[in-house]
Amino acid sequence: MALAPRNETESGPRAAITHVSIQLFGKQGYTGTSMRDIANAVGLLPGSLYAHIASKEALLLGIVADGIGRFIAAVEPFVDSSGTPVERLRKMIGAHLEVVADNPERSQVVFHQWRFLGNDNLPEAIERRRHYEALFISAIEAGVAAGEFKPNLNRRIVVLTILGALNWSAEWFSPDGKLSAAQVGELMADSLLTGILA
Amino acid sequence: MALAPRNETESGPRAAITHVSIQLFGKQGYTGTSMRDIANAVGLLPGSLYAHIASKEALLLGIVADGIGRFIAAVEPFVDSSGTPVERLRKMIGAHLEVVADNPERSQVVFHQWRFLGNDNLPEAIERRRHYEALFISAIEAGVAAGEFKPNLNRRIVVLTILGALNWSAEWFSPDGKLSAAQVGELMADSLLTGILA
DNA sequence: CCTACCGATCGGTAGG
DNA sequence: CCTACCGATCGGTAGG
Repeated sequence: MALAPRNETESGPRAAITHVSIQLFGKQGYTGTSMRDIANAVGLLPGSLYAHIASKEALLLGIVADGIGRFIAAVEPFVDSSGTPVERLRKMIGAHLEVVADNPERSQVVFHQWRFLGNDNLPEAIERRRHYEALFISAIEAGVAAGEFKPNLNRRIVVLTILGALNWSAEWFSPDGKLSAAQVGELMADSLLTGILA
Repeated sequence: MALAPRNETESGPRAAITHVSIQLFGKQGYTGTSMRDIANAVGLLPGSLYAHIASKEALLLGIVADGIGRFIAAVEPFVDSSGTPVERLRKMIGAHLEVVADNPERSQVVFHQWRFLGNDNLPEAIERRRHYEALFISAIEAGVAAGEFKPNLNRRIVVLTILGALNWSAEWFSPDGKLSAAQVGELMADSLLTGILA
């Protein structure tokens, strides 16, 4: 029997542990969160956590791997979708921002806590991040080739500029704010694509 | 006698402790760095550190406060300098990136480790960060008022987009790379001001 | 700046 | 999932 697929509404102790760990790792960092913090938040005694998870690092790995997977799953379909390069990049930006906004704390873990993975898991996490960046580089190159983007763009710098702007939103996006993720996505896509000059 | 001004080339045990702490806090995070890590890196026994510093948090406070001060000192002079709003914003972007590139690890501490300051020091750090953002909001408003920037920009989102792109450079900028901080600054300013559309 | 040490907390486990 | 506990490590200190 295959592993059951995980989804957002999964319940049970394992899901509860993951849920509170995302919040705590996101706010306090991995090294700033103790297993006792997690146990208290989920209503267990510290040792009882190990009936559900193998280790603190396995918990981090699950969150990071799943998180990277969400970004890839949301954005990758648009790389080769129909539409012009501009339209496709706009959709990629919007999709990325939706994933960030869906859970800013989880996004913070994906962006900043992967460093604490051990040698067994770090290389794959880095490789998947690199793959993700390559999706955007590919999108930029398609736009340059089509003549829609400036011909002399430094692809790497452009992608890091775009992803930096998008990723920083995990610091400030509020699900209770005036602007929805979609609205913020459009505003940021406008700025990044057309600039701010009149 | 006033406190001696600190500068980059200051020597002595206190400066050595600060220097290695910046590197360790930047790479491993504040909570992921022990006083024993710092002591080993600087060649002292753990307890000996307290002949030079009051506490781990005082060490963090010194790094964060000095770091924010560097950004303000580098950027603030350009807010009301001569030149058009576009020229001024370009200089602010360049100055910010120079500070990041001068010491990416220190910048990471300023961007991400301030959260671990206690209630005595956290409010001022937050206020100084807010003040810094306000410099950029002011610069955007000046450009809109002068008709150089798009009239309907969401100032807050634009500033967060710009600062996000700039701050992310602490993740990837290498002093040994092909591009200097000034070159990266120009490329990013181009992207942010004029966009990527042909 | 070292010697020697403090109480508290860490991630994790055996046995039930 | 609890009881009871392990050795290791934590930030920090008294006394010199």
